[in-house]
Amino acid sequence: MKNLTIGQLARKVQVHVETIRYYERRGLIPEPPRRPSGYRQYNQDAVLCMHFIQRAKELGFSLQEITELLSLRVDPHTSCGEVKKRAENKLGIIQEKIRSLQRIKKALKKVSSLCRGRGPTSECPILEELQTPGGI
Amino acid sequence: MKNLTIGQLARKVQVHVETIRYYERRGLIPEPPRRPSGYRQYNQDAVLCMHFIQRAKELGFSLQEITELLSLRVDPHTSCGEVKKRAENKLGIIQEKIRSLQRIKKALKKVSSLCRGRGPTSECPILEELQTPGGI
DNA sequence: CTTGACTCCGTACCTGGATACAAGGTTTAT
DNA sequence: ATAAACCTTGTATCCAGGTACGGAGTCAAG
Repeated sequence: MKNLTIGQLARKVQVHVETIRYYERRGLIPEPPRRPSGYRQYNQDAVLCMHFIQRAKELGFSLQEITELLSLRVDPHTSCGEVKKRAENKLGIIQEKIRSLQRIKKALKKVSSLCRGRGPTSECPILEELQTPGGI
Repeated sequence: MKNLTIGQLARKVQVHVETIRYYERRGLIPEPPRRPSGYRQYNQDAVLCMHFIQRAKELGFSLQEITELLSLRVDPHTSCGEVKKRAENKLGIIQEKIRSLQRIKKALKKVSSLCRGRGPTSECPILEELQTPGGI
């Protein structure tokens, strides 16, 4: 496998060049070796690392959390159990988000059903409902 | 009903004073009359307006969208149908968000189930799974 | 009549996750 | 050899939705 410039890595994993440099600044990916000119040289590990970040982002982890997951991966003193714990913790958060959105959905359906969709806004039951205090 | 200072209104609707001034700057709430000293004087309409904003925020509307809903409310030329349309549109967006989170949940459950939670991180199947390209 | 709480305004700052740009150096293809 | 494409750094900007701060004026209670 040959080395990659930052632009080649960017195309390979479908992100902007600036994003890779941003991840480096944030400490998500290690500083790669440089060519004499100063150009960054990436290897296949960097590709895996970028995939890791992208997958974890898709799963709802923030860059901060991903940084922590990556440091777990590197540290030989932590165990698999810690990783699993974080995955399950995130699962709980996702489930809570789903429940919250479902409450919103229900409330939106309710306000929407109040209205026949005709008449002036001055008599719109949706708008009236929104004015009343007390939430979802 | 008596007039309220900005601080009294803030306490009544449970937001920070600065938030009210911010909403005024953003045009969500009208500029209230002032006392000779320059202090803002709010009435019950302002309370309703703040409730409206809070409810709509709970339902997933952005401040920009809330601004538009509020202007519909004031404009006598628009009809109820427009309001209903926006509510239904937002409902669709909420449903899409729920579906997306459910996909994430499924993927998280899958990676989590791969792992017994014991052993070193160097062999953690969650971390390995995250490294592989291809998404949710 | 003073003290403390409140309000005014303007501006700067915050989080997260990038994205844009400028001015210059390098590599590669023709 | 020269132009296009690429890379370097640093800094600024964006989005949303606020939050913080400073210096000055105001209000109500004791």
